[in-house]
Amino acid sequence: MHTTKQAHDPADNKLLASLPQEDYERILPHLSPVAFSLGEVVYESGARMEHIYFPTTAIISLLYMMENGSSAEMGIAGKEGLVGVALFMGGGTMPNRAVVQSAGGAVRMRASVLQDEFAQGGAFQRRLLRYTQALLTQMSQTAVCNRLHAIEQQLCRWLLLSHDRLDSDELVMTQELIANMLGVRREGVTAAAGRLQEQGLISYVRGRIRILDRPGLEAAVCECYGVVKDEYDRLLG
Amino acid sequence: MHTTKQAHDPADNKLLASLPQEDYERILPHLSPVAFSLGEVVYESGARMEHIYFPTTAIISLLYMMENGSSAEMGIAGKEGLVGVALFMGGGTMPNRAVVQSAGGAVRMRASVLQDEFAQGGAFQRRLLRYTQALLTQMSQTAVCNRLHAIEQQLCRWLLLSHDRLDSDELVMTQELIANMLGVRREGVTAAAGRLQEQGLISYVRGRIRILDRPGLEAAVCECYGVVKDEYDRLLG
DNA sequence: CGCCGTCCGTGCGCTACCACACATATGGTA
DNA sequence: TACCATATGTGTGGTAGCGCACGGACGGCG
Repeated sequence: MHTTKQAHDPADNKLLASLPQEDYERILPHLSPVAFSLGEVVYESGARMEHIYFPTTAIISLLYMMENGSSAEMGIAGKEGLVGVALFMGGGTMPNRAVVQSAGGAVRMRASVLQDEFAQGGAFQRRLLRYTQALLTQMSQTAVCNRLHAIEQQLCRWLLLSHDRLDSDELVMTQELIANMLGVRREGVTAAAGRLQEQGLISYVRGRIRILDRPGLEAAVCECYGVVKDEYDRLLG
Repeated sequence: MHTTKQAHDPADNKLLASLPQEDYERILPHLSPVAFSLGEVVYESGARMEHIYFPTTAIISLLYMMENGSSAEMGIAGKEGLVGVALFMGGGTMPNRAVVQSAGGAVRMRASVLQDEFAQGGAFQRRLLRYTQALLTQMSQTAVCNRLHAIEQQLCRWLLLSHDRLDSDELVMTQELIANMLGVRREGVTAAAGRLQEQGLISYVRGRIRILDRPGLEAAVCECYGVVKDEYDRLLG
């Protein structure tokens, strides 16, 4: 991880950008840019965090790692939100790992500064809590989706959630990694992705997936995507 | 739902009981007792809530209802916590339904009073936020468990989570209802419960399940139960 | 006592997904 | 250009859970 000058404007993070001018300007001096590369671990399960991260162009996955080595994604955060809710919720740690799913930038704030700001109880606190509620919905809907829906629908959900957090139509992501996120076999992803490609919804070669027909994907996805999207829009929009 | 005098002491709710004397006494006059019967809906998906509920002996399930009528549980709350995080998290509503899974009592507080108390930022606020983080872990672990574990293990998890929230070894619950909670077929529950009964871990007849060998259940459950339990103990203990 | 609604057990065929094995294709690098 | 690591495609066989159908058993109630 590098702290670099050429990283992005904090206002590229929508949660920060939605703050009233006064709050934004007070917080700004406490934000420092960070560049994340693909696969980097932002925080480890159970580890105390020094910073809260507000992605600008990066996408971060929240993964649970099973004792036997398999894994599953429980949530995803990008420019709409933040990584590190445990810092203001009071627990300090979470029993999962945060991994960079799409390389890019973020800005970060020291834990102690965050906690002081949170304790002020103003607009910033309200944004952080509303975001956490949105995350709660995302995680619970992931639970439902894992129980009731087929891999192909879940892949659509995952592609759309990622696409929402990118400015590009191209995702740099192998089927192997997607399988780890979805908690399924790589072959299962191959099969589902093949069907989506046949239908002309996506195309892919060697770790580069292109979204060709977003409305088509939205027609193929299960209701879970809409529930989560609507709740994010309602709470943060 | 009845508001009744013979319901339980607010201190039977462990979250309230853990408050400093001063806070507890300030809050006490704003709590009124409520009795819940099995199957009662505490709040409906998307509905604005008037009260936050602190169960004393009741157990409440948080369920997502699919468009096609099937359902799955995303979380469970009992005397260790509360129902209605959306009231202080800022969203006001949640896209799920809260249903009484085990009849019993609770105390409730008006939303406006709760919000005033929360804004004070003291011990009560800290307890509410830490509980919400614990709920976050429960929901995310449910997502993982739904993806990766067999019905039998999930049934063990569900039985243990319920048992933790009861003072009795007997659960009043049909296999049909458990199937709705776990998001599986009733026959699947019959098969799994039959195996647990053969092993002498539980016994059941017509909607009454008795926990016979709790250590045995703990040996049969997946790691998800332990992760959630430990996190509740850490955050609320 | 006899009836009936509720709850639980079981069988059958089916599908989705798994585990493992291996073939093929691609793109970077020597 | 040849090579090689990585990414994707495919086949075989096994299993968990599904949908459906029906049988049996318990227990409350007239």
